[in-house]
Amino acid sequence: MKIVTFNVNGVRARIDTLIGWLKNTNPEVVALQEIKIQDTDFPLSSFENLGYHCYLNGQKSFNGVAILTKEKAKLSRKILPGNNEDEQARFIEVYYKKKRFICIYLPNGNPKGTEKFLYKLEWMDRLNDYCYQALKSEEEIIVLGDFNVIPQYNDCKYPAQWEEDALFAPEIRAKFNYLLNLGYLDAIRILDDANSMFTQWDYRDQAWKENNGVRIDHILLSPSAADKLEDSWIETSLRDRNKPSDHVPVWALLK
DNA sequence: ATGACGCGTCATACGCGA
Repeated sequence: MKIVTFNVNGVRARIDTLIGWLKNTNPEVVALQEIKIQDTDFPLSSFENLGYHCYLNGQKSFNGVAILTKEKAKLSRKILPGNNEDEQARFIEVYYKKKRFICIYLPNGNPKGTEKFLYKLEWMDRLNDYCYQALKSEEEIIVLGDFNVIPQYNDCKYPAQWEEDALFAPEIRAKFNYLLNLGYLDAIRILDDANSMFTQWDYRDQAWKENNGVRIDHILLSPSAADKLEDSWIETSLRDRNKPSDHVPVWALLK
């Protein structure tokens, strides 16, 4: 089963790229982030014409996540438990072929020392609780999306540039590591622990040209899902297209 | 010197992203 996560930075702005890319690559499960659109305006038919079932948690202007599946899935939730006041569309979960897919768009959190940073901390605590509880089921769980976390020094080109950033803050990385310590496997890092492999390059300052990127889009696998991992890769070439997202797709092949 | 970030919005400046 070929699965992928992709922060598209606006589904309307990326629609032509997305359709061509899906035709070429034919993933079975697609997790999208930052669709930046409300459900009623989502270009549903474009994806249905390719044979996808669409499960949406959209929002006007900002955020918004979706999961597309080749066969029908079961939508299980759109709300990350723990905060009834949270109205940002950053979470969607479906069951598909006995696997549980959790698509997230984790808050950015910048700048540090603000409500945004506190919101990120709180959101990560809720995610960690949720992923801890989920493990007890021994299901095959795939948590994938834009985590807005640079896990290690070699997940960015210039660590010194990120020292004060919410993507690399020690307390943020610690909360990400909590998931790894629970037994979730970083599907990309496990296959290559040495090289820098980035998933996002800023539009500004020639970041792509200079390969000044960060690895912040992740696929985490519960132990039983990790047993099924056959391959993983980052589709860097998409960053070279016309009108690219600032992120690129991250893939995993599961039995 | 060149060209200088992109998306969405009750736009034509601004919030937001990373």
